[in-house]
Amino acid sequence: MEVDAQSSTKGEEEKRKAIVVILVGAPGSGKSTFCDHVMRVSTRPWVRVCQDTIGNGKAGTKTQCLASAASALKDGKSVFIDRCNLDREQRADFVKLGSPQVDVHAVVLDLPAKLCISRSVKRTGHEGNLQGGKAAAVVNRMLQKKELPKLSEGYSRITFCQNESDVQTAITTYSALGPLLTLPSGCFGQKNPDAKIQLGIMKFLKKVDAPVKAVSTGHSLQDSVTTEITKENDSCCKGPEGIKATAGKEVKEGEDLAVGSVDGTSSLNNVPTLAFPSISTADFQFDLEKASDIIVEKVEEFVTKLGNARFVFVDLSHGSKILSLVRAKSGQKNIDTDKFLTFVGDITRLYSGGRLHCNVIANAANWRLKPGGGGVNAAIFSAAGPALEIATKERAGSLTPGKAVVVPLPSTSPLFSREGVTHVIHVLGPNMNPQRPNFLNNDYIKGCKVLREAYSSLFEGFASIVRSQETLYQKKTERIEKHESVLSESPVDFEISHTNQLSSTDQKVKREAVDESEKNKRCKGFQEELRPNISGATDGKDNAKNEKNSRTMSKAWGPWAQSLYRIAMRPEKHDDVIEVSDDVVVVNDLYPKAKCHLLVLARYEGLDQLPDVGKEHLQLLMTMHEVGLKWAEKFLNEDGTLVFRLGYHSAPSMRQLHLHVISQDFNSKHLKHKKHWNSFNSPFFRDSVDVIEEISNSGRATLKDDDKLLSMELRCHRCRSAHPNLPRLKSHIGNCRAPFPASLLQNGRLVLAPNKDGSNQ
DNA sequence: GTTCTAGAAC
DNA sequence: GTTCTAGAAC
Repeated sequence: MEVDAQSSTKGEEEKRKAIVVILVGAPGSGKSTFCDHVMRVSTRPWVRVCQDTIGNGKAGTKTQCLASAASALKDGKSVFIDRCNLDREQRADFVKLGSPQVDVHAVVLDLPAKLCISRSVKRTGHEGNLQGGKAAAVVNRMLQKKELPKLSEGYSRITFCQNESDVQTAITTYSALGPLLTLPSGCFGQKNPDAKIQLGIMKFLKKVDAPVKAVSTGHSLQDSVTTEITKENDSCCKGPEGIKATAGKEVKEGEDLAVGSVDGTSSLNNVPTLAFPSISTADFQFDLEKASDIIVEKVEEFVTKLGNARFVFVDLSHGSKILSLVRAKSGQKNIDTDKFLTFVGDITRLYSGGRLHCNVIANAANWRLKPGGGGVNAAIFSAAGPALEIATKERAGSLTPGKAVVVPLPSTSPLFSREGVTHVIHVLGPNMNPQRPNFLNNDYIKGCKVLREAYSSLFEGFASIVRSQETLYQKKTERIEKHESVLSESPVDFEISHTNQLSSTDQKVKREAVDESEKNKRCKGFQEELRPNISGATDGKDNAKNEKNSRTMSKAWGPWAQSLYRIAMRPEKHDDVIEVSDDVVVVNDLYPKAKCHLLVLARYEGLDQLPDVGKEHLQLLMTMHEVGLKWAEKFLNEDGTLVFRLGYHSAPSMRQLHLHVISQDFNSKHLKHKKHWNSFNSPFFRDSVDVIEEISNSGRATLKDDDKLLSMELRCHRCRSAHPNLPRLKSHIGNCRAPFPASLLQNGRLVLAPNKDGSNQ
């Protein structure tokens, strides 16, 4: 149908244009089958260049494929390049086969990972299960570095196939392509309206793949960034191994320092932290003794000013003199080791390379605030990508010595997504280097003054970030503390109607509940209301209640869905309750999906699920979060290897708003179904921190309650690898130690032990 | 939410 | 034959 006969006015050669079709797809995606089908019926002369078979039994090479393709084109034949071609670089040489006489197409077999895996497993099945497992690993690894082709790479046509029916269409299209015909140029099939399900999956995969991609490419980046810096700082670290070793050692040191740095109430890995390099001592040749005095002096000053914040002095080189000077002098001054630590490593890889989360990093900038110049400045601009340059330009055009500028880092920056850095503070120190313009000619009186100013500006900038976050936090906690009075003093809060329309009776019910500011009374009221039917298990009363509430509720709850509601209303009747307060009840999940899995239930009548939550419940949400966090931290004290996540199901099965507090091992016999997994590991699961933010901003939580989310393919929550079924996934997650995706590591979505040694990452 | 089970997938 | 999924009933 897309085949057009070329107009007869064109020249003979042009009519006989050959095509190179670069197939793009993982093992098992059906590339060879595609070629076979087309070649079986096509009237066009085709040659299939297959890297698997070109080596006559041995593994073929890319060069062999290129030579074979070129020779076929010479003979006027069209060519299928049958190899994975998943990344741009792999494809580039084949694209170069194009010429005015040769069109280059791509056919992308972008089928679900699960399908590719099961096919490749099948293919090697006769060689035993191990082979199959290996195939799965290979497919997963390849898919993780998948880059979909773009027309800009040099194709005249790209066909995307996202399911079997797309593949069939493409086969038909190419099969019908006779020697004198051409196909229209452009991209086809990327947005196939007939493949909604698949699109849904693709959308999700793209979203969750992003951080994985950042991490994996990060590994290759590491070399270049490291060597770049090594040149400048005559470091002993020569490669990723060096970094790993030194970072590991320092993390160990940091571990000691970090013990007890978390005071019960704060979220564990969430202490605002500034990582900063030594200012002016590298290229600007500031005296190291004097510089270290100033660093320690300024840190001491600001450590006391800033309560809940840490400073990390970072140097790339283990043998760095400035580092040992600072370490020694801060030790002499007895600076709180919880608040100030030194770290050997790459300041652009503190989290990914050293498991140290620093939300703010300082840059030893140049006055133009431009990339380049080597050292920390070059490394940070390079690691942060163009986003930092743009964001910097918006804030300031240049910097004078002694000054600093705070730049919020856009979330598009790899430093943000990979390392969790939210702000970069550029700071310019005094220049003592006679080789550089405007140097201070050994005037250390002025030099020291400017360097002090520089650190003051830097730390002040950091303090402003911390303060802005702290006031937000304090405001929240104050409101929690004043919960009762807030409720009784400002019933207006309760009248803000949210998305669901409340009937006047329901509003009245709510207001009455509020007016009785003594919450015991509030609960008692419910108890009385419930008393007659409690013994009767499932009965008409519950259903009557359902009906009554159905005016405000989007969902009718079956009798089996009432147990949490009952516990919330009458906790004293239930043995499995582990904490009760006026606002919440905490219970162990009856069917835990992980080693630790508990539920924080809201004790509000009519608050059945996330869609019922509005701005008037903000304090309640924060209380639930705090209680959940407290329990997570309690478990973490007992077992530091656990990692917790707190959140809500977009569309829960059980009535009564409940917050899941669940450890990320997912080691449980009760985790049986795909939907169990996906309900905790897809966007269906709404992180408590995000819900609070959304309710606070817009008064409603974003819901992702599409059923497709619960049936989409199974992916490891850490390495994002795909698995064909739940048992396989479970055996994988039992061993997977990959770091969590960056998106989970941000904003305190994951709750970790304070002194992680990386072994449980 | 779970359990049960038919039948698909392996 | 066994494993796994998914839909209905509860």
